[in-house]
Amino acid sequence: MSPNRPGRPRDERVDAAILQATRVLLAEAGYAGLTVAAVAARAGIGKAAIYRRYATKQEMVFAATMHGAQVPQPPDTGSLRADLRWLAATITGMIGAPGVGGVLGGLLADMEDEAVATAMRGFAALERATIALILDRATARGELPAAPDPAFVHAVMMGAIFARLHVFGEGDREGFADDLASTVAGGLIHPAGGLPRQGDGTATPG
Amino acid sequence: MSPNRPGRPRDERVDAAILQATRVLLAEAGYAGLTVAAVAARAGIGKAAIYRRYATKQEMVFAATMHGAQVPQPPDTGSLRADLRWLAATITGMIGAPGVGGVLGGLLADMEDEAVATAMRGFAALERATIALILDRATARGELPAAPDPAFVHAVMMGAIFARLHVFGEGDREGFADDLASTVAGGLIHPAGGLPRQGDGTATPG
Amino acid sequence: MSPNRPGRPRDERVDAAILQATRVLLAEAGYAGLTVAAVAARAGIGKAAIYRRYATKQEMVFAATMHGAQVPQPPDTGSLRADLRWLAATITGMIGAPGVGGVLGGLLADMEDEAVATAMRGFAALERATIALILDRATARGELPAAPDPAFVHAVMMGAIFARLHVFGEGDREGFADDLASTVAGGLIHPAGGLPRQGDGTATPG
Amino acid sequence: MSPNRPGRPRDERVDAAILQATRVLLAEAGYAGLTVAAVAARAGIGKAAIYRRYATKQEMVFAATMHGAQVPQPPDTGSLRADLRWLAATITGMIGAPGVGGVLGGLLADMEDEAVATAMRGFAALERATIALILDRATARGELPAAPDPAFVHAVMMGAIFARLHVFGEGDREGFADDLASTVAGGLIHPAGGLPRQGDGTATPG
DNA sequence: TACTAAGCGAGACGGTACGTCCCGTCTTGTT
DNA sequence: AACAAGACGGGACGTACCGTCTCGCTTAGTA
Repeated sequence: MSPNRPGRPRDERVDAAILQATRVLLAEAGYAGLTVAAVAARAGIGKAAIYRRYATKQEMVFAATMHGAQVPQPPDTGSLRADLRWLAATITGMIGAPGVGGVLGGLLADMEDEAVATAMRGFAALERATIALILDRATARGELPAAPDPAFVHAVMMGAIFARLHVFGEGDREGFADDLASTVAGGLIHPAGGLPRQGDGTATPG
Repeated sequence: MSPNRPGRPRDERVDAAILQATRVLLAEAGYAGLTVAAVAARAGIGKAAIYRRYATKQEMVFAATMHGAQVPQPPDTGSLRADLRWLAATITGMIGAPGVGGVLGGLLADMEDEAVATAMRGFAALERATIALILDRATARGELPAAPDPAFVHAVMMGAIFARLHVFGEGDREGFADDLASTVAGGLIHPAGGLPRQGDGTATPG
Repeated sequence: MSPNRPGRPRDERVDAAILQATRVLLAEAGYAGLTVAAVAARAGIGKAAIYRRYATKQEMVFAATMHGAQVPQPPDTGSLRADLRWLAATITGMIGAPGVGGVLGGLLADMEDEAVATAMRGFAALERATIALILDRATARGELPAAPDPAFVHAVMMGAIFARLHVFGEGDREGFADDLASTVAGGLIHPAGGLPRQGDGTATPG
Repeated sequence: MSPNRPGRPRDERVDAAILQATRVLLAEAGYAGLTVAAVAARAGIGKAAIYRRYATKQEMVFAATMHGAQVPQPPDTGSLRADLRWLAATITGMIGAPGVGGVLGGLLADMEDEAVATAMRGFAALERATIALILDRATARGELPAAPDPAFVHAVMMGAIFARLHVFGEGDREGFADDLASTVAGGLIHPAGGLPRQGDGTATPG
């Protein structure tokens, strides 16, 4: 931690080699087929160098796949629907790669590890900030009477994409992102029977 | 398979004991803590009896948690929103139990096993029939000009619920199902910018 | 047991098929590679038909390899040495086949099974009667002052042959039987330092 | 192998613990009742530590019971008969313990494993050197005209003892070693009908 | 220049689960 | 009641992986 602590400093090439080897092997063998020993061998390092950095295999995988995956700033397209369209494409780009389903699944299975769960939540918060920005813009623009809960929109957008790609194993059908953006935007603007807004319980007339 | 094949027939009580013990131990120890040997011990049977039925631990878990989980008939509530509200509650009831996230995640991680993937898809088809019924009713009722793709609605509904509960680890917030039903129903009825219908590429005016 | 007991009588072809299949598979796979299921399959019968006849796999193997192996009458060659030479050749013929070492070893390893041990002893008694006959003849002939303990001679003759062939894995060297017969006969006739006779403790002067 | 190969070196205490635990459990449960898992548990180590050293259970047992069992130097008693008497007692001490029959039998049954067979032969060579020494002394002493084949004497001595104790299951009768030494010594000195010497085919007159 | 502290590759360690195999018994329907 | 077929409870096998722990060596900063 401290920059000048005694002893030999960590070798940054080792850090990079671990993450790189993890990604390569995830692509080759999938999450279930990934072993720490194989990562070490592929990276040309010892297992101890991995465990000095990550407490568990899951943390290593998380670091290699999620960590630092930053959400880009959304372009202000001028409409909620187009903004959500961009968001859908962005999320698809992040979690759409084959193998990601297995990785996320594996992390999910081990999410009883509180460490992994916390990291996952931290990553979610990043995406939410972006979503909040999109929703605030739409509200300012007058498309929405009040900003809905970003967590709700996040769950719908990301969940739908994840389910289609990785749960049902269906490819990225042309137009899915369009449909999703149109439906969610439409539903937020015209909720059937009223959609309670964040922080208030009143219904919004359709 | 055939009713009168030679030899001692499978003992149905063994089938039941395996599934029951699997469910109990999943609840007790979670997916990661589940052991085939423990299932056998709890069921009072031998490991061979399990492996005679399921090739891997994953298939056993799938059978115990997914297989035969039949989707009930949707009540005709008279409105798409209320039907989707019922659907959201039903899905939540099916996948909302704590631990299911780990199970689904574990299955996902092993979904490179084509067997598990196929079984998953088969299960999805069941839910889709129910969704198609709901959408057809809404169309007949005049709420929707044409029935949307059930697979799309399925992905949105199930994905949103799964993401909220198991990816983000947020509890079943009061009103989440309401919001989801309102938003999706509203979005299907009034898609922003037009929503292509199944089998045609034309946009429907909002 | 009783000739006219009720029910279907045992099928003698099954008895033969079991023993035959056991011998074939012993030759093919050795004792360690022998399984009851394989014997049943090869014999075209069910496992139960085997266990109806033999309580354990060991008993089956014993029956297939040892049982009924009757020791032929020794020709009266006129000299102890020649009689023992014949005995050595006979024993070699009985236990010399490749694979017999493994069978005997396996039986030995399971000889804590009292049943197998008893059967083994019963078989030994047969050989001993033959040896006793040879020794009695030599005594009557005047070659020996008194008949030595047949068990002793049995152990020496059979043990030497077994050790050479199966413990040390040396082939049936030409002349080994000659040497053995000459040495044992010579030693019985001229024991160094005196050899106590059966039933008396006195030494016989050389 | 090489003294300075990389990595953590084998722990010699683990080697010792394995062999010790194997011997203890062989005495307690016999060869058939011996389990690798039980050895590991008793030794307080993991199964992998055993399989890192021995490819199979049989190799482990061999190492624990045979390997390094060194034959002591024979005292020069002054007579072949007394030397063989000492040899008989020594062999009895080595293979006479109850349970050794099962062990040797089990090893024999698995001797199709070439590894075990080779190891067995290596062990035999040790004993033979001792026997060769005894026979050479007797030859030098003038008791024998020429040294017989040590392998022959080895087979007779060891085979007789093994057969008596473990094949026929007879205890170590008082005097058996005496009889054996007297007979073999007498037979070597006065072979009936001539005993071909090592390397020549001529008969020695009695 | 030496000393100290930590990092490094390599791989052994205790532990645990896997999926396979076999034993000896039991349960079908058939002969 | 014996038969062929094969499922059953039980349990050992040998493999694989996890996360920890030594080895001997290297690489900095400190004295």
